[in-house]
Parts: sequence; C-alpha cells; structure tokens
Amino acid sequence: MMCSVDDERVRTELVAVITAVVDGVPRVLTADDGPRLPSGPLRSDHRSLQGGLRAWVEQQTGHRLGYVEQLYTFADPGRASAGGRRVISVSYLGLTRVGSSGPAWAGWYDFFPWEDRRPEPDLPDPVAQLGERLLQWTGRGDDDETARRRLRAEVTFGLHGRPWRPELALQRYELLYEAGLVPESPFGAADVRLAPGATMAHDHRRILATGVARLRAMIQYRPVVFELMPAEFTLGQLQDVVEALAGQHVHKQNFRRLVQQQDLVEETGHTHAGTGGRPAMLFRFRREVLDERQVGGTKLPVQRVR
Amino acid sequence: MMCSVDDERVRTELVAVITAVVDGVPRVLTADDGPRLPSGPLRSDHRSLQGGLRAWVEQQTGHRLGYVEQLYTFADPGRASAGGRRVISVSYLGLTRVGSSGPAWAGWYDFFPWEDRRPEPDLPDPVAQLGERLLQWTGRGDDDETARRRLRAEVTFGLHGRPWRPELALQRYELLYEAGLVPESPFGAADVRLAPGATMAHDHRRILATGVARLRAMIQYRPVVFELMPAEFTLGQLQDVVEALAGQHVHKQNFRRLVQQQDLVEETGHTHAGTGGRPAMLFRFRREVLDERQVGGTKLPVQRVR
DNA sequence: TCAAAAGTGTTATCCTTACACCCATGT
DNA sequence: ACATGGGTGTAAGGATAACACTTTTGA
Repeated sequence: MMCSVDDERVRTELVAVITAVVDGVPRVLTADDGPRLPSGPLRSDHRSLQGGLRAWVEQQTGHRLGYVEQLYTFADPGRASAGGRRVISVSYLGLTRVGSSGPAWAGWYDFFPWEDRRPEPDLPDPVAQLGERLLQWTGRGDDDETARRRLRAEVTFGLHGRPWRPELALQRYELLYEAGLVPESPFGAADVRLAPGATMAHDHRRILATGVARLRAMIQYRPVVFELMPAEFTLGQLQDVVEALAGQHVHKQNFRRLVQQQDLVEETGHTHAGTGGRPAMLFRFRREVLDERQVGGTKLPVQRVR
Repeated sequence: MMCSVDDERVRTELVAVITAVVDGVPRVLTADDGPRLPSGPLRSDHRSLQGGLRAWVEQQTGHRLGYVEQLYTFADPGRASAGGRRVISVSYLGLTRVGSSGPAWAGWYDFFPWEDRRPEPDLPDPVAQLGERLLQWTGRGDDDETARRRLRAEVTFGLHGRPWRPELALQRYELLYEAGLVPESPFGAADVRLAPGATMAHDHRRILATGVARLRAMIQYRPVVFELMPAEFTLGQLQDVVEALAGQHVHKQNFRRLVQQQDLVEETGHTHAGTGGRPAMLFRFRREVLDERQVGGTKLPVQRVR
C-alpha cells in the first residue's frame, strides 16, 4: 500500500488561553519551555474540539473550566512544522479560578507591559515611549499610506488626546508587529529599541493578545467576570478583578450601581471584615441571568482615561 | 513504506457563508446539490486560511469580497467522513455585492422562515406556531430542567411579551434542533410537525445560522452594512438592506439621524429619482471611519417588536 | 389631485457620568 | 482621632424612542 501525502492532511492542535486572576493580577496558564501556551493534539477520543480541550485542561490543572469559548483558528504558512506539513491551531479561551499562583501561572502584563494603564506613580509611561517610536515608524509624510498608519497608531494607542480603549489589545500588538517593535516580527531593524515585555514560543504571544482583547471586549456586555470569582465575593473584590482585566480603573459608584440594578448579584447575608475598613456585604452571582439574558445586556462602566 | 494513519491527521475544509442582498432579500451563495454551502479543501498554495477562501470565492463568483471574517471551526464526530477520518471545517463569513440573483443565490429565509419578522398581513405567524410546539416540548413541569428549558424558549423566541431579538438566530436554530423540530436532529419524534423551511446538506444550515446571527449582531455596532451596498445609495436603500438582514423594521427617522450624525456617510451631490416619490439624495460610505473608529461605535436602531 | 417616498422638527424618557457626602471598622 | 474601604443620593448631559408634520416627485 502506497502512502499519498495529499495536501488536505494537516496536523491539528488545540491551544488554550486559560485565564485566572490571582492576587489582583490576571494570569495565564503556561508551560515552562519558551514559555508557551499549553497545547496538544486533537485526539480521536475527543468527542468535540471543546470537549477535548475541556477534558484535557481539567486533567492537567484539576480545575473545572467555568467558561470556554473558541477564540480563533490559525493556519499561516509561517506555522508549518519542520517537515513542511501544515499546522492548524484551534485556540480556545477558558476562565477558571485557582487558589495559589505557582510558576505555571504567568501574569498577562509580563508579556504586554503597556496594556496595564493603572497609574503607578513616578514610573515612566510605556505607552508614551512606544507611541513616540510608532509615530517615527509611520513617517512624517502626507501621502495616503502614511496618514492611514499614523491614524491607526493614534487610535489604537490613544495618542493625541484620543481615549485609551482596553479592548484594542490585539490591534496594538499587531501594529507593534508591523512596525518591527517586537522580536517576533520579521520587519525589525537593528537599531530600534524594541517594546518591553517577555516573549513566547511560536506565535503564542499573538494568541494571548487575541484572548486578552476578546475577554476585555466581552466583560463590557456579558457577565463572564463571575467565572473568575469565588462563590461569594464583595463588590470591591469584583471591581478589583474587572480593573485587573481591563488594565484600567473603573468608576466605583457607577460600577456598584450598574451591577446591582442589573440584578447580576444577590446578597448572601454574610459580611467580610478585616480589610481595615468597614466590613463589606458578600454577594453571589445570580446564575439565572445567563438564561434570562442570553448573551447581551451587561455593561460595566470603564472610566475615561485622558 | 508503511502507512501510519495517526490521529493527528485530519481533512481540513474551508466553508464559506457568502452573503449579498439582492432585490431586498438577503441571499447566500450555494451549490446546487443538497443544497450546500460552497466549500473546498485547504490547499498548500493558499498563503493563509482567509487568503485561500478569498482567492477561491473571487475565482468562482468574479466578485471581490468586501469583508471576510472567520466564523467558527467545527469538528464534531458526526462530521467524520465515510472513511472515519475526521473533518475539520473552518467557516468564514463574507460580504459582497452582485448584480443579479441567479439560481446560485438562495434566500436566507427559505431556510429560516421564522427569522423574517416583517409582517406579511394575513399570513399565519410561524413563530407563534413554533412557540406552541416548543413549549409543548419543554414540558409543563416545575423541576429545574423544565423551567430552564421553558425560559430559554421564551427568551430566544420572544414569547410571553419578551422582545424578539434578531441576533439570537443561532440559539433559535439550536433550540429547534434539541427539540427535534428540524429534520437534521436525531431527537425527532415521528408524530410532531417539523418547523418549516428548506434544509441543507451536512450541518450547513447550522453554519448558515451562525453566519446570520453573527451578521445581525455585527450591524448593531460595526459599519459592515456598507459592504453590501453599491458605491452610491440612498438612505432608504440602506435602511431596506438593514431591515432585510435584521428581518425586522427599523425606525425611519431615528435610523437616518443615527447614520448621519455618526458621520458614516457623505452626500455625493447626485439624486436618485423614479421611485414614485420625491427623489432621494445619494450618499457614499466614508471609508475613513474604519480607521477612525477601529471596530466600535456604529449603532443602528432596531424597532422594538411587541 | 393624490399616493408614495423623502426629509425635518420636537419632546419625553432613560442611561451614563460625575460629584458630594455619610457609615462602620481597625489602629 | 483618623485612615481606610464600604455604601448612598442626586444632579447634569447625552443618547434613544416615539410622535407629528412638510416637501417633492410620478401617475
């Protein structure tokens, strides 16, 4: 029997962006070498793509994934494996809770320092520096292409008085890639200072950026934050998690009012003390809203920056 | 040389949901046998998934795809091909314009009659009938599972005074599937009357439903409708296209105001006469907004139904 | 002259955003 | 006493949804 390696046969792997918030830091599950995102081949005993990923992550981490959704499928030629055979990566976003961090949980912002806009006083603003280098790359000319590039840089990075929009994380990464400001990029020049931040193996940093952007967009209109919370929590803790994900502060009073008047939570009757202030009421997520609302209608107010 | 058919090798195909609006009807490009959605294998000369699909559709239809985005990747075991080899389908949503309809362009609502809610006077409402059969399926009980099912049916189909939400098209199809009310479903009983509408080969009707739902959701916050319009158009024509996609009427005055005050369009100076009324001003899409806005901020007002 | 489609103006209501202030606990 | 985080009330501005009405053409 002859072997015919036809074009249609490719290697398929599942890549997981598993996120949890530990110690006020959004973290992603990684494998040490690279580092890289956990990934594995699709196996025939997996009943579905999502099922395969679910079983596989639960086995590895011992934690149930509260929420899993497909992120994106990648198959660019740069991803071909050594033998020249094509690799298709089906990526998933998963949300979970973990007790302690451990080395396997890397912080989002180790890879994207510029994505955390919560002001740390006195530190130099990475966005200002990146913005300068980006505008240099776009060029000062007035032709169409140059103008479009400059506009893109201004919008995605919130330059020249435009608002910073957390959910544009992927566009920002892609712009840095095009400008040759990340080491993964083939367009880099020898003399430019690269953007700060750790890299990952293959194109995993891009996949992570996809997950970050998707999650940030999603928390604005879907009640998914709660998958990252313990069974009981205070509104302050909830706000901390949202701020960690958005990389940005939210307006306290409006946040509380919005969460409550949308009936997303209900009081448990318990309180949480010992934070050096007035004890807070504990709440629990009203899971029913997932059925009642079906996708939409859960806005969280982000504070305007600039 | 021996053949080792390892689990990791699968057949990968690209499936296209190509949509255009012709004669006020949203249509999808189909192949006659089945009918089914156009699909073809991923080839090694395709530089990327999207590139492969793009080249491939343009070659077939002679039309440039204005907008292409990945829809979803399917790989359930039911999709295994005859030899038991797994099939992975990467689906894409594409928007284009065509001059005339022709047999290859099937209407959306041939497959989903219940999704068009624009009142045709005197005709029986398919949703009312489906709703009745669905509620029968959910059961009258009071246990948790029954109650959840009933709530899902009410929300997705807008029963009992809840609003009809166009973008829930996929959830509606999936509910009908679970209830055994579509022929594709394995849960069907012999004695129930099925939902109206033509079927497609394989799971292509589900993929189409995914595309319909995605596009309906998207027109509410992204200026993609314009990919379906000619270079110059009247606001009335634009509204007609939106209504065709949403399967629902929109509020005329608010629609016009919203489109104009968001600076989505600019006057061309020409007018369009011969519709049996006052001639309308012609507009053109301001492509710049794609760069200026980057994704967000383009709401189109849908009229509340019920 | 009338129907049909285009286009303008105005109002009530809700949601978003922001500000100012009071409350209960630990040190 | 006072710092810290928890919690409430209320007002200004903008977006939304709905209303009624005028204008310009073709038949």
